[in-house]
Amino acid sequence: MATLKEIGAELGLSPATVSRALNGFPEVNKNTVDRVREVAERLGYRPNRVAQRLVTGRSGMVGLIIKIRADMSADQTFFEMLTGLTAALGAQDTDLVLAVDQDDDPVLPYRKLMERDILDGFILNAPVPDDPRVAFLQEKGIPFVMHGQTAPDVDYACFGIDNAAVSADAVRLLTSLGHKRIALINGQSRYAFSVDRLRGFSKAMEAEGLSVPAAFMTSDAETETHGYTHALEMLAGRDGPSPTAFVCASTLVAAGVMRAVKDRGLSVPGDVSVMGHDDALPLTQARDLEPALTVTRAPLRDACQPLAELLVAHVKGAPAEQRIERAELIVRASTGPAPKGGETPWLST
Amino acid sequence: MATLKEIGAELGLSPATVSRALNGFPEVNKNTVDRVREVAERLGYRPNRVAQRLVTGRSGMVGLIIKIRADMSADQTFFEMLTGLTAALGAQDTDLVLAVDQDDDPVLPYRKLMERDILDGFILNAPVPDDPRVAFLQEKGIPFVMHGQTAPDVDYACFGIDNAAVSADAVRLLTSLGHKRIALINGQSRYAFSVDRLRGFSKAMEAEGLSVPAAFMTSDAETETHGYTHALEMLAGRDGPSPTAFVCASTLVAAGVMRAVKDRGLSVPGDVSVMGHDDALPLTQARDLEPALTVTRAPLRDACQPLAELLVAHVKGAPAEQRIERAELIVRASTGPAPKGGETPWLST
DNA sequence: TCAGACTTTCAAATCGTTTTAAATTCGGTT
DNA sequence: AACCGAATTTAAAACGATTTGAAAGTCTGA
Repeated sequence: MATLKEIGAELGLSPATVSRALNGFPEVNKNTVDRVREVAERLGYRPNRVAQRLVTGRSGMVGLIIKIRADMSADQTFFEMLTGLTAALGAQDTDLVLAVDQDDDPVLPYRKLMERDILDGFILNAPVPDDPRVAFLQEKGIPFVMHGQTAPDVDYACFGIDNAAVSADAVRLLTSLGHKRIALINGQSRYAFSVDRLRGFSKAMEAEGLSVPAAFMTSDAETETHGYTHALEMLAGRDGPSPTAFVCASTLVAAGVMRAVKDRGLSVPGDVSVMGHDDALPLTQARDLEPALTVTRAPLRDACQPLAELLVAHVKGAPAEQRIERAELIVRASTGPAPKGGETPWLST
Repeated sequence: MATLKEIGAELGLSPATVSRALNGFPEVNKNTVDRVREVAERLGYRPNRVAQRLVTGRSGMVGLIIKIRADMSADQTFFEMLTGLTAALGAQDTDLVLAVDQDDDPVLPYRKLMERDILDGFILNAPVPDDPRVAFLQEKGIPFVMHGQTAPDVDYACFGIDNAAVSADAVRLLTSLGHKRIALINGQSRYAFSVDRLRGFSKAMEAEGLSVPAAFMTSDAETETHGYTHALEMLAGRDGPSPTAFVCASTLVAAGVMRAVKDRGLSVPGDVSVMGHDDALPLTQARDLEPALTVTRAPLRDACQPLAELLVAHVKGAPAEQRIERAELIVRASTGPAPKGGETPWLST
């Protein structure tokens, strides 16, 4: 493996100049730069990352700790993020080190990995309100970037979508179609994104002068089955007039809801409108549902690049930056005007 | 972060002596070792791995490339291996770098990762016959360890179980119980382990003077559904007399088979015996099936430690070692004597 | 007492890069 | 001819560990 010294020897230059030439420093003679480039190319030079890391004090590795849940429902999500993150980090000359969280203490794996003293920072996901990991890492001064955020305003690096806006957008679309009774089938309530979605939903409904009984707002793991079960229950009419529209946590949940609607002998969107949020997972395409699903869309994959950039920049000393984007609203065939008889709102409780 | 120099300064020793003392070199005064240890402890010394790596020329990182399949059926397996490997490698001061294979070319991700010049070696899994990855890595002289093996005799480092023996053991148990018509519901035929299991199965049956029509030996992804579907078909009697026993690729497949047996109005093990191979995945416990499943057992988790050891040793210069172990045979409630009418073997084709 | 052997410690080199501070070259002025 | 400043380049230090070769110091036995 060629080194700076060898390239220098070949040209009668010092390693220092070669280093500068290759790193694009302005004070190097243009002619020299070309010659150095040529020789480096010919010798197949690759900088020794270990040596670079020794001198810069950074390790070039960031950690991702995955929590293995009993339900394993997060698999698709996990693989999608893993794929995107390794690619995006690789472009920044950074490697992803994985560890598995098998403990009860959410902070322990982070502590363990830091003790091994090889990581520059972490990528966190699935934030919960008052996330203990944030407190721990901030206290220790360890850089990290969060996918999502624990609260509307935070002071750490994060990237995500505006989850309150996600459900607010959905509500506005549905109310503009005349819907008054809109149900929410949300994700697990322990996660911050669910809290945000619920908040956005409630506020938007309130702004429209509408209210939603508790029975029509549920929280559960984002599976097809849960979508089906909850929707079936809500459409039974036991808790009051049935919803004419559903806002769902994910495409998968929406699929379950649509199945329930059909099993009740109703049609989408004739009798009931259904919306989902689309993370654009390759195996669960919103447009492939029948009818094609109207969604707020924010591909999970799109988050990987910004997450990698934000973290690497932060590790290199840049201030923690928050980037919250707005999910796209894509109207397809699963939403339509409220049906006859859908004009009656639920009574405010 | 404390360094060797700082510890040395504290004690009036040179970094060299401190290094030796901490690394247990014999030529250091016992008294000195104790004092060094004490100070190192007090200052919370951790060796700078990057510096270590620079001087030893090794990076201390090995790669695992995961292939994302459309069926995603390997999830549980993947998480189990990931958990075990990170732990086992961590004990050897080695980190696991993950990459995702999204390409058609099975070799490309290995080449890419080597070009980044940060890895000491690889852990490979899911070997196929004449695995192109093996050819590539051997040609480049890159150390690796294979979980399993591409053929009965290989010259690269590997750890796994004797898969031919797995089905041979199953066959011998079942024939000793009087079974003559034994079906095989195997894993996907493209994998070497399936090839080995089939070979062991065929040989053992042959040794007993029994033959199996092709219709009673299937290969498919290891899911509950596939087990169910294939068993249901085999029990329909369209292809000749039904099997009285099933040898299944996994616990999950066996669960499907048992469901099919029951749906056919038969009982396990009264009418039909069922065996599986148990990787001891936490969510799919063979003993929790009803009836408890007789299995050959080789916990996936147990492979992680040897794999880590073999690879790290190999990276450090040890010769490639092959370790093939025998799976344990655990007889539970799903196997019993062949039923009346089970004495007739299939006709040799 | 002193050579020789053994034990223990140290200075310095090394790994390959980045970076600081200093040196060199060169053309242009005065 | 001497000097200045800009443009390039270099020497050397630094990062923190390991390792080589040598140098102390200690002990043994004659």
